[in-house]
Amino acid sequence: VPARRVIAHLDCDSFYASVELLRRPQLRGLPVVVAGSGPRAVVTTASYEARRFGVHSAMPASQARRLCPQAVFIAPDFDAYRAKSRELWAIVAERLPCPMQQVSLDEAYLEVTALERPLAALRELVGELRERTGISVSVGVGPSRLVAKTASDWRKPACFAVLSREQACRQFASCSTAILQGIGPKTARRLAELGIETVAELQRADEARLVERFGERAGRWLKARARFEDDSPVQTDRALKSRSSEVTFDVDVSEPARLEQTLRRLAAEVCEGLGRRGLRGRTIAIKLRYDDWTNVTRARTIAHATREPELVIELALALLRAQAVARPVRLLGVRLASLEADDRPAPAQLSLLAPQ
DNA sequence: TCTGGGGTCCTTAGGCAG
DNA sequence: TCTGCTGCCTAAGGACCC
Repeated sequence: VPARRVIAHLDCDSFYASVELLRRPQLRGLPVVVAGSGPRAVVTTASYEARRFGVHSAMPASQARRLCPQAVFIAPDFDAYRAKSRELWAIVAERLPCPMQQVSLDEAYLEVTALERPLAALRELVGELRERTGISVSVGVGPSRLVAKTASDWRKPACFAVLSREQACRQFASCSTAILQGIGPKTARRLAELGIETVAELQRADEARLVERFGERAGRWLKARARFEDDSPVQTDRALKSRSSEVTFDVDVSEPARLEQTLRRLAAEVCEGLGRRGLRGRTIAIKLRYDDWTNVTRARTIAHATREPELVIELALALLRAQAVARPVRLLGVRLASLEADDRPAPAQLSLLAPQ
């Protein structure tokens, strides 16, 4: 690990909405909201015009409609977003010979430490991406993923922000602790209960007090976060850990037959997805969300990895039937984990032969 | 008028083996 | 033989991310 790293975070500006605008240029300048159409849909992405009305992602679509009735609502088309994403990151890989970790369709970290003039190369790359893909990208650069990530979010859209750790500490001192990646609403609220609202307050916080409240590991980690201390590496090849399918019903469901029918479909979808990737799983899990938003998961691990729909359906149904469904069900899901690649030999004999 | 779907990682707890 | 310690695995729940 080099003593000093240079890491860039590239973040596409309102990516899904931007892809839709490329297909429908006549909508440019209008508020655009990408969201499902059902009664329980949420906003996936809002264009910056729509954000001015207070619309943001993860907001119920019904609420977005009230805030901005004149917005153009578009149903998400993930095939299109995946295609555009592949195109864009292929250009990045082609132009910059450096380790890249794609973290979602629209975001990636680049380890640009070894490049000769990283900032110039990144600026050139952003221009080329805009020209060739029509997508605007925000860039943050810093000594860690955390600084780079925070910087890229700082003056979105179309920003290019370079910060040292110390500059980040000063720049975001008065911000809420929730701007730090990894600190979500729950943790921010628990910190606030300790009188810690801002990044600066967390920087100065008594570590013993944090450890007492959050545990050894998390306590130290929170303080390090506020000081923008982060040595996590840019990981280029991360294996898929699980695959799942879930559905929220438009109206809560109580009939067992309907739940079982849905479970069969979800299990088959998961198996198909694993088949496309040449994977099988040993752990079969189901997930239930009741009308009161309590979640229940039940899982079973079997001896040999599978993606046989018949077997997965049978095991998922057994888990569902063993769980007394007491309330109306809002969401049902199926997940396969403990994934193994197809070509991997069965390890049954190995455990007998290997010492220890 | 409430709150999607796809994931990852962490924590806790219990069983089990050395 | 009993007990403690440790490591590993599985299960369940929860926080967080885009």
